[in-house]
Amino acid sequence: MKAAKSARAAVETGTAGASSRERILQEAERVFGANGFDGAAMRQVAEAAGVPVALVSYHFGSKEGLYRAVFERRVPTVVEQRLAGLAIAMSEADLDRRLELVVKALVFPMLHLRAHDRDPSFGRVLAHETMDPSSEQRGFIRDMFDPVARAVVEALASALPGRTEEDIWWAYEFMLGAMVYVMGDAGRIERLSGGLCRPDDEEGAVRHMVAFLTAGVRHGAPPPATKSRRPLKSNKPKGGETDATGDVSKGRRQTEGRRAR
Amino acid sequence: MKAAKSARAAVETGTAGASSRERILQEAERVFGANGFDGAAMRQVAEAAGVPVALVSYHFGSKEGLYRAVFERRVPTVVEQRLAGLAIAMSEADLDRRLELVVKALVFPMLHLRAHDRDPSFGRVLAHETMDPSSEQRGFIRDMFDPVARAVVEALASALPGRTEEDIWWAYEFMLGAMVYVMGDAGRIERLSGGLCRPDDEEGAVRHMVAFLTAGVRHGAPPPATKSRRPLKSNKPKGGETDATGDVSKGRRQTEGRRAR
DNA sequence: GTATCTTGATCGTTCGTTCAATCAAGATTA
DNA sequence: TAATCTTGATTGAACGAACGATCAAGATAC
Repeated sequence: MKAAKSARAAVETGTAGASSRERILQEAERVFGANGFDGAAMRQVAEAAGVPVALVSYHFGSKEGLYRAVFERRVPTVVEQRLAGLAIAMSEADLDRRLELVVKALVFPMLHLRAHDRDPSFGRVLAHETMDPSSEQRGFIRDMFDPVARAVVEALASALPGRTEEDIWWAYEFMLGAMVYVMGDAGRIERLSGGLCRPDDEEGAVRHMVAFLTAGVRHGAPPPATKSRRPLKSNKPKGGETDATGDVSKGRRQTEGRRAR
Repeated sequence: MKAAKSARAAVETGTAGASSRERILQEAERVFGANGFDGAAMRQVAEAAGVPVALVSYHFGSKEGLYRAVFERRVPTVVEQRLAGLAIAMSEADLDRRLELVVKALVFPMLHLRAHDRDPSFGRVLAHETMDPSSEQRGFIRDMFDPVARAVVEALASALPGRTEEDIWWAYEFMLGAMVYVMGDAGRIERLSGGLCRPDDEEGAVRHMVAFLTAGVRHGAPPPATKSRRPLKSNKPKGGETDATGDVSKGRRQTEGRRAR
């Protein structure tokens, strides 16, 4: 056997047996999912996998290399399933049914992943990375998901003739947001709903999400833009106490290099 | 003047003039927004505010104290505006119009904040914290937003008699996800849509989001649950290459303490 | 004069990474 | 068959850098 003494921790987490590299990957997914990229420590991953830290660097080069490997292990499957679902949807002539199939092709592979995996860690990794501003500079999401995103939007547009491209893109963003939020959930949904909504219940999550998102994009055509629209409620801050909208400088540089790592 | 030499960086970022404490808070919001809690360094905040690191600890006690202060400066305004919007909505007898007002009461204060602030940093802070699994253990989101969340769901239910509580909660989660995603966006939406969708365009974002989410909850009643539902697409992994669903141990402990900080 | 704010320096810790040495097997040679 | 070489995997130890936190001394305000 390759890793003789191997992992005390890995035994507890059920990742024994596998090769060191695979064991590191599995534990990395869990640690990144629980703490995010910056909050995770390579020593944490190594200890969980029952290997010395140096072995992690040996296999994956760097922390970012390990992070990337976690994505490359999961994403292709999701993308393939989405594309397959889109192909099926496009072969549907009835546009109403096609629309629902497109939405399902978008959300199903993700929720299926969350529900059927060892644990929901990768969903959290993905959600974390999606909401991380430095995600754009790493480019994982862009490189891996942008193509299928465009394909989804095209499919949505085909099922909704007459709707503007802007409408479709907005709708896509809302769909993505809802999905990512559920994927990354760490218990808030279940706590708030008193156990009524469980993100790990694949059937229920898919059923509700597909229905909601399909209805949103189908019946959610926004009213035309108005140049001067009366504000619907007063925005004047009531108490000066917590208000801090100095609004000193409007044009502010968007990005700031994160600290050296 | 209090801070005599003061900030070279603060001048660039337009936060001069203000008191040291306020300047630290403003820069903290920006740094946390750009890097997340773990990715941000107190030295980074201090340098940007033009003060020594020790002064940050003096004013806010710890890094988490500073983080909390960033939330406490912004959240109450949003919560108050939401509650005010909900009150207005509940006074509307027409349930269709009430529903739209409730949705608007939920999303408007947030998008308004993003669009009218110095920069969209707080939205990113919020999105990051929302998607951070350790968020639950910090409890900011829970303590600050749970009450108003329940109020929103009650208002939604009042406008949708006959719908199950489960439906409403799911819909609420999808709304929240869509909103958080747009709030935390770091440019992906605009890039993907080719500039068609700009999260900073408050009017457009609110108009599209309210329309989509209102339609989603109104017309998105899911079909009844079926015990045995034929799968709509094959889930068998095609290539074993990237597949790694060992599925060794199902019951896995959900949480793992993050490393000491 | 007292209290609050501000400063520079420094503490102990943990981080990601690096390095030379060791081990386990095959493949190659005699 | 026995000895040698080769290659990739693994290990423990250590490096320099950056981290959050702390403290005593100084400056400022009232």
